[in-house]
Amino acid sequence: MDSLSENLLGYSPIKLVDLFSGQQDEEDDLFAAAAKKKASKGELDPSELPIKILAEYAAEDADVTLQLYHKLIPELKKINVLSVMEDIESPLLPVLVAMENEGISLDQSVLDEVGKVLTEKIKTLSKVIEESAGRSFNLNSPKQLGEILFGEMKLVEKPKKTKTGQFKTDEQTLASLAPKHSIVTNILSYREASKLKSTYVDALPNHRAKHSGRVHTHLHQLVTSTGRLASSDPNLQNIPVRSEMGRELRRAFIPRGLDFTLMAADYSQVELRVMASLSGDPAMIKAFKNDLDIHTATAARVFGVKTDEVVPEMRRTAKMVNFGIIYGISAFGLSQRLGIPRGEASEIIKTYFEQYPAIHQFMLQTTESAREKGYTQTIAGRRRYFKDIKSGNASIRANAERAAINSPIQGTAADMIKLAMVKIHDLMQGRKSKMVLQVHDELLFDLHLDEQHELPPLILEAMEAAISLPNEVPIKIDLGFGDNWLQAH
DNA sequence: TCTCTGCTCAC
DNA sequence: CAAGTGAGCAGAGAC
Repeated sequence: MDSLSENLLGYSPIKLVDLFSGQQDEEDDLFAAAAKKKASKGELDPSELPIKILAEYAAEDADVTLQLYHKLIPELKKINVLSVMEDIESPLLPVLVAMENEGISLDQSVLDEVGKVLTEKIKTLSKVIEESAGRSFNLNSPKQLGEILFGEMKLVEKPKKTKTGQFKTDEQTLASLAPKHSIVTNILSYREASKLKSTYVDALPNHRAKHSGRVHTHLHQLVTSTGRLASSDPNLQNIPVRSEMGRELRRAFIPRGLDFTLMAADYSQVELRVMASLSGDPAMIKAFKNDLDIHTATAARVFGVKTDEVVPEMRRTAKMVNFGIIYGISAFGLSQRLGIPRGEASEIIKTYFEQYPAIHQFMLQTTESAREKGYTQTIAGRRRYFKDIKSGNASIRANAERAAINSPIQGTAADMIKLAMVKIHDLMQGRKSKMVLQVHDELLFDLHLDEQHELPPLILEAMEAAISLPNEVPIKIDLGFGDNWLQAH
């Protein structure tokens, strides 16, 4: 089923023609024409929901879009999803339009600087790699690389293959081969530099708008199956931060003027808090109430040691398990990621469920309920349907079950930040500061210096209070300020 | 020009 | 089989 109908409606799509038939006024004609155009270009199934077109149409004309939304409300009332629609998505639309129109400033000199380093690195590595390979080839082609490494150099006896029969050369595979030959490490470095240059350094400047000099991403309200936003052209929700070199790119995102600073406001461990709340697990809730480092607290429980005896390795493992749980863990998956035998991974998961029994219950109940009702829902009532939840194919069914576990967690976090955005947009009316970006659990602001004392506490309060989590699970926000996005963290 | 594949970036 | 949600790049091949 279409992700949009899963999100907002939870029933078979309304047909455009049904919804607007017999209506004659101007907006509808305009709207129908836009929809027809999209349909004729093959961009849209004519039977898809009108809301999807509305969202795309929104960027072009917010006023018309809002009027059309109001016409949809009677339809939505029939299917009892009004709160998500009326309280979250509809008021969020103008907020997103405003954010897109504001955009975010880029410091080209930072991109040039990083680009220079990357170009040099790519040049040097290309040379070294081709020397190791004994011939020249296209380093950007996984196919050619696979033939070199496994067909010609024969680095391993039984190379892994992709589903199309090509040699596998992804990061995980190559990392395991690093001890075999220096070429492998060099290829990984090349890949990193090449990715950073093509996707960010080279692409971002092309997205600067002439009229503003800023970058205006598109924030898609209705494309994900869980209720999150998506960002494109450019995607500003995947700007690097994990690797040292990639992180430097965040210095290119700057305030819009001398009187401004950037402020980042992050929900701390929001998905784990949501899971603690939805499951009602006493131990995990207690950890959050005591403002403990959740991964350290988990490590102490799983490994049966005191908090101050938790070593980094234990915390790292616990962190993997915590995230794994949110994603619908398997012993195999955990063993792969931790590089440990499957039996050990299995033991860790077993202990985890003994320590957090309500979380285990939550997972069982969520999949059971998804089987019975066909859907799961978030705290705000946002639904997602799972057509494969009863599939006879165990693998397909397991996929649906993992998604069913994850959706109310990820989706509730999405409800929360979306509601916060609506409140914040309201309280910022008539002020100089602007909300410029959302990255799932983070909001980024151009904060005017005149407002740097009064505004942050109001934003903090709006984020904390957006949704009160059941079972008294506290919400925590981290604030950061700086002359660029990196510093603001 | 379009679509698919493989890969990698984020939360 | 084997961890949830996205977007974008280059290569490869169809049209």
